[in-house]
Order: sequence, then C-alpha cells, then structure tokens
Amino acid sequence: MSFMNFSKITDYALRILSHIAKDSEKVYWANDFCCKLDIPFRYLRKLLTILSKVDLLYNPQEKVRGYQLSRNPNSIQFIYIVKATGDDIIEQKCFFGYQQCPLNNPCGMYYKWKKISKGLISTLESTNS
Amino acid sequence: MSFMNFSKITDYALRILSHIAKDSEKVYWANDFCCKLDIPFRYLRKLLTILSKVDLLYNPQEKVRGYQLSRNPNSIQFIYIVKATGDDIIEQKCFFGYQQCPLNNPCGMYYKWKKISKGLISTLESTNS
DNA sequence: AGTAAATAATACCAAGAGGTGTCATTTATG
DNA sequence: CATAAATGACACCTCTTGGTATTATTTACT
Repeated sequence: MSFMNFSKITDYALRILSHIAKDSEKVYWANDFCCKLDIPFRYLRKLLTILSKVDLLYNPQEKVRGYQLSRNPNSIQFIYIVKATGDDIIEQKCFFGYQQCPLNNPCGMYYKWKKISKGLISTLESTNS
Repeated sequence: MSFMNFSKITDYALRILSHIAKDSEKVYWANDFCCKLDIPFRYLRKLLTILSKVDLLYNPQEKVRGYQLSRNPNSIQFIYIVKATGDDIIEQKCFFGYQQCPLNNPCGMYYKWKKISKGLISTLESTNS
C-alpha cells in the first residue's frame, strides 16, 4: 500500500524541519508543531527526541526547553532527513523486489528504474528547505 | 521503511506475470513459480487466487488446473498489475504526506514531485512484459 | 472406484509501524 | 519553596502486511 510515498515518520520529519526552516532563529516547542503540521502529539514528541538524537535538532542552550535546527537550513538536504528517519533503502532492491538481480544481465526494467530513482535522489539532494 | 519500493505482493505479482509472459502458451502450475521466483509457497498460492479473481490469470479451460495469462501479454501494462495488487495510491498524497496541500498554492516540492511520479507512471504504463 | 495432485477457502500467526499512556525529570515562574 | 509546563524514557496497544496451517474440493490417472 505504500508506494511512492515516504513512511509516516519521514513525512513528519520533513514537515517539522521545513516548518522550522521558515524562521530558523526562533525556538520552537512541541506545541508549535502539533496542530499546524497535523501530527499526533505523543508521536510528535517521540519524533522530536529522535531528531535531536540524530543531530538534526538540538536544545539551543543547555537547560533551556525547545528546539532549533542544529545547523544552517541550507546545509540540510532532504535526503539526509529521509535517511535519518529510516527510509534509507533507496536503490537497494531491483524493480522486481529482489535483493540482487537473479539474472546475469540487467533485465529490461533495470535502466528505467534506475533513471527514476536517480531522479528522485538528485531531487532530494538538491532540496534543503 | 518502504520507500521507492513496491509492496511485497506487488513485487510478487510482477514477478509472476513477467515470468508467464516469457511463454504465454504454456499452462503454469504453482510449483513452476515457487522456487524460481523466490516466493513462499503458501503465499504464492494465495496470490495466484487473487490474480485470478482480478482477471489477470485464469484457468485455461473450465475444470483444468494451472494458470495462463488471461489476455495478450502485450496488453497488460505494469501499471495495471500495480493497481490490482493494492498499490494504487500513486499521486494521491503530496510530497509531505498530506492528503491535500494545506497551503493555498503548491509548495516548492510540488512540481519536482509531480515530475518524478509522472515519470514513474509513464514507465509503468509503457511497460508490459 | 480409489488415490494423488492441484487448487480454494478460511482461519490463524508474526513482525513492524504508527500511535497512546504514564511517570519521572528539569526548568521557569509566582 | 511550590507549581506548572516542557521534555525524556519506557511500556504498551492497534492495525496492516506478510506468511503459515488446515481442511475441503476438484480433476487426472491408474
């Protein structure tokens, strides 16, 4: 059922970081995201913790609440967010789902599929807010 | 975790139908697919029944075992197989996973994403074996 | 007729993703 | 100091997908 879509957690992470990037000086609280970004509150809180741990977000000063981007928004590629939240298996499987092609030579889908996934990856690499 | 990949059932269906297309005159049995296509036998059997019901496969003569394509392989687009096995939600969500864009105007990702998914869809539509 | 092989139908099981509840900890503020 | 608000940690629940087991039915073959 999930096809050409990111997992929920990746979607949510992209929403959050894009939202923060709009005003990267501000310190955000969980409440700031909850309603606007349509993410269940408890799940959001869990996700924010995860994003802090992979160093995408941080608490701006020790012992102060809230979140900010951990670096310049222009330096955070979408591909990094996607990988950080688990969707890191791009290109690993062939079109037919085999871990490695059971044929000796690439099948007819190989180049078509390669082209599509390359296009997506380059888009994710070139996008940062 | 599932990103730029079809669901298992779609993968399997594509494997099966592509395999049959190699010799569309032959009558295939479940056993013919099992090992070659790396699909668990019980699951394969269930899937074959599904593919019969959506009219991709059929039992060639009433009261005869086995499966054949229900039509000319050249007329079965990959997109049809993908949709028949449930992965039919292409293009329905925006890049950020919203069911509909919460902005009034398309966001910056809209056209990039559209381009990618259009590319995939046209590939699936133009591929039939 | 009897048996084996293939399929249908159905229920069940397992794992992972998405989501919730609860409690403890930390800091700001009165 | 006491309280409220925000966060962290952790256990737990639910739903879907992928996969298995069981039984019944149908047909070919002897």
